[in-house]
Amino acid sequence: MSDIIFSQSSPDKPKATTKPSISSGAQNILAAAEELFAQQGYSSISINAIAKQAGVSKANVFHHFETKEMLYMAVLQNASTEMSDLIAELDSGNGSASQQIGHYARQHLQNLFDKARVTQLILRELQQGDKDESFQLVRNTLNKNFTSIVNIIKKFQERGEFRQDIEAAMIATVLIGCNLFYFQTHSVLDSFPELAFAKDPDNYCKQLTDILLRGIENKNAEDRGSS
Amino acid sequence: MSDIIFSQSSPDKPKATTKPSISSGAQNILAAAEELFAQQGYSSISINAIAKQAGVSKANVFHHFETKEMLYMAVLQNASTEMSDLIAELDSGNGSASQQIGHYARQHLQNLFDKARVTQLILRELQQGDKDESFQLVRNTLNKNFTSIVNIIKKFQERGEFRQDIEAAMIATVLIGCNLFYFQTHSVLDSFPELAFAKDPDNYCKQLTDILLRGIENKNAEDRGSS
DNA sequence: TCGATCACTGACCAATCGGTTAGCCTCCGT
DNA sequence: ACGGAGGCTAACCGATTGGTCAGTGATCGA
Repeated sequence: MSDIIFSQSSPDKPKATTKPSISSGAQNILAAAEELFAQQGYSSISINAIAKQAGVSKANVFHHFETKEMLYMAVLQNASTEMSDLIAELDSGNGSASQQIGHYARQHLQNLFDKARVTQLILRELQQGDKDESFQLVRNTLNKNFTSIVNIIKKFQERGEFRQDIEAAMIATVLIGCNLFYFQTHSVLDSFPELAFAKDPDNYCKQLTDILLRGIENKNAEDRGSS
Repeated sequence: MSDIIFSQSSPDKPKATTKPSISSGAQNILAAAEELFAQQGYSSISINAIAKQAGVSKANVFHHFETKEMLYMAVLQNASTEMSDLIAELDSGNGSASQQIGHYARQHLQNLFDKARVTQLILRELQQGDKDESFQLVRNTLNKNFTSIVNIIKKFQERGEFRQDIEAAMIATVLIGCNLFYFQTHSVLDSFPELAFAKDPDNYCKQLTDILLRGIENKNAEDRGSS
């Protein structure tokens, strides 16, 4: 119900990224598999379930994909590039450093929710990271995610707008980590009455940016020097 | 290899928490199930695998636990109380507000690594949160986690040491979120050469606390050339 | 128009799944 | 010494799993 808040920012634009090389039959299967794998995980989902969801026979699934695992890898590959494309499109606006970070954080979070299935798939892989090939995919996606934001931060560090005694990568970790954590737990957090921001990603993002930029320490109080 | 860094802080103390009411046979099965479920998830693990790991027959597993799902719930219940106990024991030391937050963050992170299997189980549940009963368990554990740290933060807010225009729950979210994210991705982050802190939780925690307290913005006005 | 290729299907397969049953063995109170 | 209870097992069950195979029908270049 309250999920409507998290829905698409831009409804649907005709994407040119859909590969025409893949038959529509295979596309249906991929889409069904993506949804189910994202919801339930690899081993909870049977080929039968995927076939049913795609409206085809089980044998047809194996006609397009050699094994269940290769289907999963194809889904993951799709998800990975989809996410990478989204990251590449991220812009941080052109306001002040503070505004740009805030803008970036909000856009990043919106991406996670817009592509919830993709995010879930990657999150799932992140959690075990034992498989060789899939690990590389997730690793690359996360790396792009990192590099994208690290570059922005470094720019501001060089300009002297951000502190230089903190690793840019550390700042990126905090931002991405918090956003992913919020994505993955907002439904649970939702059930804690105290957390106003659980239902309101805008509010969450605003406060996160505030903390990130200015810290939680009260600077007005005459603070005895730390350490 | 580098995992040794994350190992137990205090090797092993004779815990009184082990329930003597449960037979050792059932305990073995529980332990095996906990390990396997944490590593691979619910549906990837067969009762056969658990029985083999525990060194008993499959039928014996069903002798102690009615169904696979009830075994899983027992494992989750165990994990939940174990984590709750750990949270209850958390102290934030008795230094300055900054020191206490840093201390708490470090201890919290250490807990996650010390009880890695438990953490993984809870993280897994957090990710789907569809099951009724298990959802409640995870929700409670996370709630305790939150309340524990929120109280500390509120204390400092009332004392005027922390800003009061930020929700305490939001600060707690950042801290817990970052720690969980670090726990769950440090092995992936590890493969990014730039991230020095990926292998060094102490360093990570220090920087996180620094950001959390003081923010990343460069405030030129303040001199107090410390750090 | 032919024949080859293609997407697609129902029927089938061995293996494994969660779960049951009958019975063995050991311990323990009487 | 005995008998019941409980920990434990091998053998078994129907259902489902990932995967195969032979065949059907439509499409399309020659």
